[in-house]
Amino acid sequence: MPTIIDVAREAGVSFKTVSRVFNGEDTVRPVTREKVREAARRIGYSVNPAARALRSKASRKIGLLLNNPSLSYSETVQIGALLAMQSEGYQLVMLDGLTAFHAEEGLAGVVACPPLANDPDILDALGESHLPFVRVGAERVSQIGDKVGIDDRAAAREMTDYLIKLGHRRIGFIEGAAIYDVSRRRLAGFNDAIHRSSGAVQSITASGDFSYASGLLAAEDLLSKDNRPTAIFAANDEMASACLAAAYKMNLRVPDELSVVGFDDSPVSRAVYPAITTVRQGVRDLLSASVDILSGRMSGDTRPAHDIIHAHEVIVRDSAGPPPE
Amino acid sequence: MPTIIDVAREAGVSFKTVSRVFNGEDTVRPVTREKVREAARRIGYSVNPAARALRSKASRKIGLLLNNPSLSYSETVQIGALLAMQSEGYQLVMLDGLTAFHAEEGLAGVVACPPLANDPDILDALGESHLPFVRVGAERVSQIGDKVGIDDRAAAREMTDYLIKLGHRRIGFIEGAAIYDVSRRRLAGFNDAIHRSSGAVQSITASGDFSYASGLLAAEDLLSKDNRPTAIFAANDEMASACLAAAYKMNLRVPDELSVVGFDDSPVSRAVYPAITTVRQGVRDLLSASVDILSGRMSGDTRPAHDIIHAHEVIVRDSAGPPPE
DNA sequence: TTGAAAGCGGTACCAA
DNA sequence: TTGGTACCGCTTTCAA
Repeated sequence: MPTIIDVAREAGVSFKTVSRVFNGEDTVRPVTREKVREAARRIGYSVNPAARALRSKASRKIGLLLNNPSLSYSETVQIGALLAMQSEGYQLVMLDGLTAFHAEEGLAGVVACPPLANDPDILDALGESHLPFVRVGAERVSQIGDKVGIDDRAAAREMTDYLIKLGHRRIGFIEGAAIYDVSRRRLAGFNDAIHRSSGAVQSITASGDFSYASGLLAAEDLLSKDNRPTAIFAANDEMASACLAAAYKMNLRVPDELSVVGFDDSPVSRAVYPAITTVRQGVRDLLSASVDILSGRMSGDTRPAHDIIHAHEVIVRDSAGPPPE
Repeated sequence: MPTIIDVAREAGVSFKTVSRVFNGEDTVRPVTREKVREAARRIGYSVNPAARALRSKASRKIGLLLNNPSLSYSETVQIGALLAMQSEGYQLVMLDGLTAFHAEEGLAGVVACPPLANDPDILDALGESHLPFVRVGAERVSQIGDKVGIDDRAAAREMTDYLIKLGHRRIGFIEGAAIYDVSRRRLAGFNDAIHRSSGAVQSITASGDFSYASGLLAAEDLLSKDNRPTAIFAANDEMASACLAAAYKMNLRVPDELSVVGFDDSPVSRAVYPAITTVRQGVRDLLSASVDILSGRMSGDTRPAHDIIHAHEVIVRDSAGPPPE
C-alpha cells in the first residue's frame, strides 16, 4: 500500500502538499494539485482512514436523513450506507428529520433520502449549513447539492412495455403517494408506454400511497370493474403484494388469470407467493455512490453538482405472464 | 479520552503492559492483569480502534456466516452487525457457507446465524479453525463457542397466553421448518401454554417451513376445518402475513373474525394490513452483544463459554383481538 | 515477565 | 504556496 510519501516522491513535491491536496485545502496551485492527483492515480494510492481518523480533529460523521415509512426500503438504505462507510472509515448517524439534523453537531456531510430529500425545509437547512450533501432518488428541484438516483420514468416505461409485450391490452396502474417525486415519474413512465401503443393498450389508474392497505383498496377497485385489467403495475412492491392478496380473495390465479408487477425489488417481493416481477434500483450502489461523492466533496472536489443516474433492471420472477385469452 | 498511558500511570505499570493486557497476551501475570483491568475501568478507558488499526498487522475482519432465506431477517442481522462493528472499527465480511468460510483468509472471528449456526460441518470447521466465534439464536448443541439468543420457548408461551387471555379457546399453530431449532422451541412454548390450560384450550397444529407459500397452505388447511380456530399463531411473520391473505380470501375479517399473530417483528409485519401482533427478538441487540463477546475473546477473555439470553417482547398491534362470540 | 524505542500513515502548527 | 517538525494512540521489535 502506497503512502503519501510515495505519492510525494512520484509527484516531486513534499508529502505535506499531498496531504493538502487530499484534504481539499485551497492553498495548493491547480497545477500542483493535478500533478499530485495524477501521481496518486498512477501508483494506486488511497488515503488510510485509520491514520486520518487517528490524527485528525475533523469529523468523520455522516448524517443519513431517512424517515421513509417503508421499513424494507429504510433497511436497505441503511445497509448500503453502512457498507459504503465502513470501508472509508466514516461513522453513520441516523437523522429522522429537521430537529435531529439541527441537534447533531459536528457533521461532515449528509445523505438525504426521500421523502426528506425533497422537503423544502430540509433543503433550506442543508443549504444554510454549507455542508456537502447528496440527495438520493430525488428530483433536481434545487441547484444545491449532488444527486444520485435512477431513471424512474424509463424504468416504469420498460416494465409497462414488458407487460405489453406479454400481450396485455388492458393494464392497471396503482400510483404512489403524491409527496414523492418518484410517484409522478413512475406514472409518467407508465403513460409513456401506453401512449406509444397509440390506442392499442388501455390503461386504468388507481390511486395509492405506497402502503399495503392502499394497495388492497386500489386493487379491489381495479378488479371489480366490469372490464377489469389483465395486469396490474403497482408503483411499489408493498402495493403489489396487496394486489396478490386481492387476487387471492377473488380467486384469480396469479399469473394465469392476472399478472402483477411491482417496483423496488424489496424483500417483500421475494417473501410472497408467487414471487413478484419487479424493478431493481440497486439501492446499495446508490448509497455507495453517494458516499463516494461526499467523500470527494469533503476532500475538496469543487466541480459543479453531480447528477448521477444509475442503471435499473427489470427482474422477471413469477407474478406476470401472458393474459388469459 | 484516556489513553493507555493514563491507564499505565493509574495502575503503576508501563504502558506496554497495558497494551499486552488488552491484547490478551498471556505473558502478563494474573495479578498485574487484574490491576490493569481495574485501573482501566476506573478511569473509563477503552481502546482507540483507529490507532490500533493503524499500527496493528492483526486482522480486524469479522466473518458473518449468514444464508438465511428470509431476506428481512438477513438484512436486520446485517444492519445489526454493521452497526456494532463500525463503532469498534471492525470490518464485516459476508460468508454464505462453508466454502466461503474456507476461502476467506485472515479472519479474526466469526458470527454464525441460523441455520448455519447449527450446521455440524460449520461447527466442525469453526472448532478446527480455533477462531473465536459466536452463534446467534442457536441451540447449545456444542460445547465450543459462545452463544447469544432469546428464550424462544418462553416467548412463544407468552404469545399463546396472550391469545388465551383474549378469550380464544381454539388456537391454531403453524410450525416452522424442522431444520431450525427455533421451530421446535417455539412449538414447545405453544404447547406449554396449551397444556397449562388443562384442557380448556384446544390446539391444532399445521406444518410450515417459514415461507409465505407454506403459510398459505397451512392457513387454508386450518381455516377449512369444520371447527376452525379463532386464532392462528404462525411461527414467523411471513407465514402470519400469508394467514392474512388466506383470511382475506375467505372473507374473514381480521381481527374481528380471526386473530393472527406472528413472530420476529420483521418489516413485513408492519408492511401488511392489519399490522401483525408479533414477538420482537431485538436482532440488533443480539448482534451487538455478539460483537462485544468476540471483541473480548480477541483481547484475551478466556472465561468459559458465554450463553447470553436476551429479553424478548410481545408487540401488540392490530391483528389480534377477542374471538367472535 | 516487563520496559524502552521506533514507527504505522496521516494531520496540526508554525516557519519559510 | 510550500515545507518541516511534532505527534495522534497504539503495536512491534528488541533489550533488560
